[in-house]
Amino acid sequence: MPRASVPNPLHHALLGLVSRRPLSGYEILKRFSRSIVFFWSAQRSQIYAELKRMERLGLLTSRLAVQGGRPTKRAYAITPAGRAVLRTWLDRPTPLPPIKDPLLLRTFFADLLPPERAAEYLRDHGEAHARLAGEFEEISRQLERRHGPLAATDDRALFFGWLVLEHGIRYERMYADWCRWAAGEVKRRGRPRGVAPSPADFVITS
Amino acid sequence: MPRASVPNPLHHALLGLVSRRPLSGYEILKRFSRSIVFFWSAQRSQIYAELKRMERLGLLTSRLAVQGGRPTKRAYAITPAGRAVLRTWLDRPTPLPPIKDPLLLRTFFADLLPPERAAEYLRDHGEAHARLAGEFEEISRQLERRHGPLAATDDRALFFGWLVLEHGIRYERMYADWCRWAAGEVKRRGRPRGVAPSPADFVITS
DNA sequence: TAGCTCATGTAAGCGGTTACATGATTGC
DNA sequence: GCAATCATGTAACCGCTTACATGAGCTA
Repeated sequence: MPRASVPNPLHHALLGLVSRRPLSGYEILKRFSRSIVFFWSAQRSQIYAELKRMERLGLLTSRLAVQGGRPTKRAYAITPAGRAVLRTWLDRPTPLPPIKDPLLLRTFFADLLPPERAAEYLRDHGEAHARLAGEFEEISRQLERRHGPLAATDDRALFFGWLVLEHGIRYERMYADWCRWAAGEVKRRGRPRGVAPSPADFVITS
Repeated sequence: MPRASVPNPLHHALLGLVSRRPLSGYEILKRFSRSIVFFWSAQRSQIYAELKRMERLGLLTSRLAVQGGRPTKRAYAITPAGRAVLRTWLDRPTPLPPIKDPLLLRTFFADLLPPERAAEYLRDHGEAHARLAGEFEEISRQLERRHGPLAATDDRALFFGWLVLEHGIRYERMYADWCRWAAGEVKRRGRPRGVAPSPADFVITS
């Protein structure tokens, strides 16, 4: 059995999914794009490639499952080594996520743009986040209709999924609120007036 | 002059900084790590490497600035081509950021962990975010003390920096609140009881 | 017969991290 | 003398995206 080496973060997501029950790449893909993708983005091609790699590393095993009337699929199952990697990762502290937010970067340099333009894209962006918040809220309502109050559900996976979904709702609401607020501030302030600015020494922190 | 080709996202951050006034790699680094790094993470080595590349691409020019008593530094200035790239980017719509949050991924699979352990790391993580929120609030207070009410400042770069800083405060507060809330829900729910769960078909969305 | 869902991959290349590597000056 | 600050890079590697590539079966 090959040594597990250093697993990459996507490994954890895939191990977690497959640990629940054996899945084909396509089934993983569907589940992934309905839940995990909202907090851990990845492309289809990467998922297929990593599944292969994880099998080489001994984290997964696969067998071809011939189906009547449908294309043959490759079903992956977690190995003891894979389960060990998953457990170890779950038990170790998590680093704060490095943030890469193009809208904030753009806003930081929005002094190079007419204020109306900045206010406009902030408003637009806020609407996109508000829509997302609405979608997440709708999903949450659907789940409650189907499973009852999620805070007390017996399904532990569903319970933790609900916690993460709630994060999504709060995040999107916060972002939408900020966009509206920022657009308002930009509009209120209006066009530059008075003395010339001194951008030379500007930094956020002292 | 070489064609500008497709600029990578870090280019925009560096162009934005250098557009204010010519800066050496080291000066860029300091400014970057005091402001931009909070919403666009990057390593020192990448910054030096990209500056070189951007000069090859014709976005920046540099000259060696000999200083008395200090190491010679290389001062970068933006070129007209660089300014054009920056303007174009500022004027185009921004995509929603792909999210990669290891804590949410971990929480999604926290059903594989004892509930006490999950509650514990959620609490810890919440404290880290609360600390960050506090630091950002302190920076905001310092800026207001030095420059007066930021909503009305004449310095446009400072104004937009303040908007982005406010996003950081709201984000960290939201995250800290969610962690506390989630830790509470996990504790309240306690150890698994009753019927076995059915994780096989679990997905967040229908 | 056209479009959808099911089903699985490869290749090139880039954006980014980690580790390695060096050296001058200032202040305690 | 030692640590901190100032100052600048290179090399290896990997995680990930984008684009390319294929094909079966089901339904309107």
